[in-house]
Amino acid sequence: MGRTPCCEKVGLKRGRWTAEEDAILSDYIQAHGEGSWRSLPKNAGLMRCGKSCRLRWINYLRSDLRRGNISKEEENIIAYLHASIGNRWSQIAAHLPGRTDNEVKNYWNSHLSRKIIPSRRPSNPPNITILPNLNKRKGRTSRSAMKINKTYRQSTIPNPKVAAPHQQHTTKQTNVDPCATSYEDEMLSFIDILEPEMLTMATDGGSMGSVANEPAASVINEGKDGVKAVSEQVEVGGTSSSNADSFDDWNWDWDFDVEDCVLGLGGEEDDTMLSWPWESTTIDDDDFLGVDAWFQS
DNA sequence: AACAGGTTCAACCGCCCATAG
DNA sequence: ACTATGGGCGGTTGAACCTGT
Repeated sequence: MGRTPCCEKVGLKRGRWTAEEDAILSDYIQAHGEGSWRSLPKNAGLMRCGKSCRLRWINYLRSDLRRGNISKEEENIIAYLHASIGNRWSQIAAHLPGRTDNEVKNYWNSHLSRKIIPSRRPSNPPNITILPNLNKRKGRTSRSAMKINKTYRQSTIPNPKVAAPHQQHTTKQTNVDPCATSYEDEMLSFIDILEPEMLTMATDGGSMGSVANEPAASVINEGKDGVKAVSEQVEVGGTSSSNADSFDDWNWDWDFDVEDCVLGLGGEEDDTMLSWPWESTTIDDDDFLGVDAWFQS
């Protein structure tokens, strides 16, 4: 029944890794590949816990890691995503090639968190709909999920001094308000810079001209095991500020699903959606539109 | 130069879900 | 169906480093 223990933790070395240990670990993984962390220390001849080996490899030794200072662009992405999804460092790091969750977390704690000006936080955060999390996700899901609202209300308002990442990927002039004080403002700004044709594509088959400007109900559904799942749905419809290319004539009814990093129309789960522009998305449905390529163009 | 206080970040801790048994 | 473990996650710690006096 079950498996044998991960490690006995007796007689194992702890603390900083030496260059020699790094070399042993790197050589072993390059020869045998990742995985089987429990047996790795013994096989490689390391007096370390398997977990420690895994951490060392993932956070430091991997060849695809991007060492060095966090760039301004990366910083903006971190700030923006943190404002959206909170302390979900692995997901944030997934948007930053070569960066680890640990690195992102450290950078936030030591640099970015101080830039969030408490006085700029909105007094009335957007209504948030918390739905069951359909995504497979390991880790401390439930505990994290329960912190979502708390996190958002405490510290996740986009830094008004930090431009949204999409601003760095496009030369389009936008009406992004540098002093935006609400989550809705940020999303409206994002909506405003979307290409008209992209919106047209996105709305094919979607609900056009849907009812907007209705107060979004705040709903909290208990997910599996009574744990609040982490999808947030923020209704930002109908009030989009305009620029020359925006859709003043439409009554957009936008839903933003933070969990899936998608922007949706009409409030229906299966309605058309747009991905985060900086997210690599496999388009497997005509109703979905990856836009990262557009921003890179 | 010496010290104190602040900052950074690698590493550890403990929790959680998926899954082997 | 149930238990124990592997792997992954966010939170925390503390040594090393930095900065000001």
